[in-house]
Amino acid sequence: MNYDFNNIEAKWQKYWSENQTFKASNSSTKPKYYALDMFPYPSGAGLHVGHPLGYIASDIYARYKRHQGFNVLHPQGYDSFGLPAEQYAIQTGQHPDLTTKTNIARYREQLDKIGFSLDWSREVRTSSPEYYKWTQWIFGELFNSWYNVESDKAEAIDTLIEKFEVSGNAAVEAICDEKVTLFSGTEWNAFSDKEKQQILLQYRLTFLAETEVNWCPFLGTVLANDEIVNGLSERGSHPVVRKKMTQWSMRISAYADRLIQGLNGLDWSESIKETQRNWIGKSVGASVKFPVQDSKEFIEVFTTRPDTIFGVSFMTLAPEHPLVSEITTDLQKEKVAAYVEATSKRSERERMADVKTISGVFTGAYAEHPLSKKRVPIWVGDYVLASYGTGAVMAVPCGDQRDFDFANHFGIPILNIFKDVDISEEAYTDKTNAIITNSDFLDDLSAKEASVIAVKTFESLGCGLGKTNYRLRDAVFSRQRYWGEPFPIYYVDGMPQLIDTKHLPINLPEVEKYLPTEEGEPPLGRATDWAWNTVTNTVVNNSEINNTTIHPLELNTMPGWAGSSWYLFRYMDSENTEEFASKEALEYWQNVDLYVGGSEHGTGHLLYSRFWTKFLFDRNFLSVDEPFKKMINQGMILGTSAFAYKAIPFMKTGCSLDENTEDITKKIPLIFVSKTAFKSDDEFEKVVLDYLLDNKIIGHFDAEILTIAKSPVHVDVSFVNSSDELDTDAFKNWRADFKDAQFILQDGKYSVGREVEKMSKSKFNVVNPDDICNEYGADTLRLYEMFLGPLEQAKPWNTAGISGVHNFLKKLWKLYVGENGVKFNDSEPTKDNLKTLHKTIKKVIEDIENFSFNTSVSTFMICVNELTAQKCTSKSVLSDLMTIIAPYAPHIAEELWNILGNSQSISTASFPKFEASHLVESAKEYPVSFNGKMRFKLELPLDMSKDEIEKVVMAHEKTIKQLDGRTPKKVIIVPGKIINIVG
RNA sequence: GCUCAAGUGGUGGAAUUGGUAGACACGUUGGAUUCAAAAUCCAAUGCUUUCGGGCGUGCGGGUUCGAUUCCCGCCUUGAGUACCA
Repeated sequence: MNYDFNNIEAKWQKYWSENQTFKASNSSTKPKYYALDMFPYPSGAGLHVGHPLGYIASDIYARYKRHQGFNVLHPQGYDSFGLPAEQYAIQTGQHPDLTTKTNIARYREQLDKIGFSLDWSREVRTSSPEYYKWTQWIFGELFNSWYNVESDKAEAIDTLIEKFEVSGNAAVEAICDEKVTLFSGTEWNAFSDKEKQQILLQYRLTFLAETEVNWCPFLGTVLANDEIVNGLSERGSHPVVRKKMTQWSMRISAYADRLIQGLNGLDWSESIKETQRNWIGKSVGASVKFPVQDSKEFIEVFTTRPDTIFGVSFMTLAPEHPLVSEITTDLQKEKVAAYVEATSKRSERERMADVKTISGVFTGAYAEHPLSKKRVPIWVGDYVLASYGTGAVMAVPCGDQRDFDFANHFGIPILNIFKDVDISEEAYTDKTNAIITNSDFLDDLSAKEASVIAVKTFESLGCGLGKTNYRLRDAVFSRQRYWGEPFPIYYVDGMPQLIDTKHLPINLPEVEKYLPTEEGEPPLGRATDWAWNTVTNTVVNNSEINNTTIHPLELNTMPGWAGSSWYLFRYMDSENTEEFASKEALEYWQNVDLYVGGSEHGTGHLLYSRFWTKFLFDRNFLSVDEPFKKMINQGMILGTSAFAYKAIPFMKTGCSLDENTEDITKKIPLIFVSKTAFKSDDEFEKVVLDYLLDNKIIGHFDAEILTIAKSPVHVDVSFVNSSDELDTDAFKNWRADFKDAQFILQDGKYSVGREVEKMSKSKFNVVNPDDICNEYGADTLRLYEMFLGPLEQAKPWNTAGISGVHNFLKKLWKLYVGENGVKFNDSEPTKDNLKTLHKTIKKVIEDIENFSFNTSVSTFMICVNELTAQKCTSKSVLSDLMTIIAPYAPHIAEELWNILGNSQSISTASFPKFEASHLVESAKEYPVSFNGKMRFKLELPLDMSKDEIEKVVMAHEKTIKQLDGRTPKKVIIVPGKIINIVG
């Protein structure tokens, strides 16, 4: 009986599905464990071998936890709203829902082949109305909430209204819009309904505001900061410009500090925590007000160095700062206007790329230093960003390199406030060692002490206060797209109105085209039935809009991250129609114990998901305030591209043709040269010319005037075997223009060149997991992906090594089953059998706990090699071995478990206990080192004392030979470890 | 520029607490089996050598009886971030 993996795998996949082996129960006496993968966007390209890497890892862990007696929740679903399906719809007219469903079916088929222990009964799709009903509901809850700084949490908007009614907003401490006008309780009660709504909108956690957004003209939509990479859109790399638009925003900034603090309790990689800390960008300092001379205006600045207040030599405003036009003197007006005009023409990207050029202009105006009362010139400069802090800085050239460069460039006098520091060459930015001088009451203090006293002084004088600033901006939540969640919002007199939960979901309407309208409205502007009837509470035809009972609905849709911010909770109770998940389910499953996915979501999904979780926690919908307790970020699997080297002939310069000479390049066929046939470009040319001459394609005169260039061409990796040899016939049939290609071989073979690149269709280096499953089986794929190297490390896919893992499974099979039936019996295990087994158990448990799955596979190989050599026939040893291999190679494990005589699935068999007693040794083979270098080994009893060991070692003939008459200075003996002789 | 991670044979990688560097595989070479091939099995395989040894974990120092591991300085690669006041 051979290892027939195709039949075995199909059999057990069918068994698991029919018996719902991995269906998790929401009530159990077992402890719970929630293992989750980042759900995929179902793209049209299907899965390549890189996608399952993380899924295999989480599956091994989930299966291991089942063996350890846990009730495991291990679900999967689809992040099925998104741009590619919509772009495809624009091109083809096919409804994105249709494309999405086709892609999902393909994903499911591929996933099923790998044998994951997933509970598919809980599948979620963010694009299904049953799911997005609750995404709309969360939006509604955010709309109906405000952030109370006093209680440091989100509260229902009603509590805010109560406060307004009683005493207005003066005493309310909230995270809200910057410019809220003060009103009393009496005033509030006298406001019209519209006025009240306008004010509330400034406090809601999701709010409409005219903000400067990142507009991508090609995609026709706005993008969030995390969707932009190097000034271009993350998807498709299209240019992005700044534009003012009225958009929904999420007040994530209210949670900035809690999002940083929360990181401390998470078992995440330090690098991803650091990425989030940097993205949130907390800086502690002070805000200081500088009065502008001869004006009622103040310039407010933010500084992290209040200690340097007496070093302020000038001030700089961002060109976009609203005060620029007001304070500029008549004399400077023209210059300043020209400068502002010039900078506005440069894109954000240009300004970012060009950091070295120093530019700016004097406004002619002066501010008054709040402490020294000295006159401080006010400049405009584009090194100050309008979008950070207050858009203005107090420039301290002696302590800040940019201020220093600016001052020197324009010859502005520099005040030095650092004791015994030379600032003729560069600014002194060392905050820890600085001693302040020339600073009145701050003289002789350290920077740290001076900061505290400066802030206290500002506060007592009323010219400033201690302040913490964050880089994190509120997140734009509107997208001008079709394929996303509609907002549960309609507009009455321009004011947004929330549709009540009981009328949700608001289904995505049908449109005849997926493009924006001619008037520039989002695609939903094309829907004919997109109005809200407040009497029937239904969506009705636009023609019925009367602005009394029937109103227009919101035309934007939600961004991709809306649905993915809370999906982990939906899995807990995915079919609930009354709540996003029941209280009992949420209470039982809590949050995700293990989250596996790519680190590229560090500043997007993972931050938003934490934000929504904290919000739902504040409003008592959840009892946890973090979604993912432990996270593992798997590395990317890269493709190994293959190249054929095309010869491109052209005439040498000076040998141009006239009517009399023929174009000999036309005579030359399409030629590819084997990678092994040349080492340099010169040799490449020579090889090709020799070939052309040998085959009499050209004559010697032609060869004189020809030059041959080398051009690498991507070859589909499926035409190349593991020895880098190209199947030339398959290559010729691949593309019509290669039909008549000729090949220059080396040793009768055509070898391709290799290069590691990102796996992608366009590079023809995609390896499909289905193909690996068909050829070697899912268990081989699973083991091989783990065997490739550390999980978190990026690594190239190279099929060359897969035979080693496949051979291991064959050897494993042969350990249990021979040509004449089973090989095991009820014989007592030998000491060696038990030693091998328990050594393996110990190592594998350690490996799984450390997510070091690559070393587990090696351990299995060693174990099987040893048991084979020992001719192990013990059924108990072989049964235990099967259980520890089962998480990694579940199909073969089920089959052999069955052959071992078990009628139940192996999936809940208990994991063998490690017994240290089997590993106790009586002797140790000591390495004997001389000056730290191992020279020979010596077996000695472990209970031998240091003195005895020394006696035996020193008397040993090899020791005497090594010492060659010298007397050792020292002999170091660590019992059970090493012997080192020095001298 | 700043932050983080990493650098080990021909290749992927191992060495979890400072204690035998290169586990386990791939590849290569030789052999067995076979009419032959596939498959399978066995052996060798860091470099170098005058066959005594010598050298070896990016480079240069240091601590130590002993360093891939700890410390200092530098180089290279990858990732994130960037006029953040």
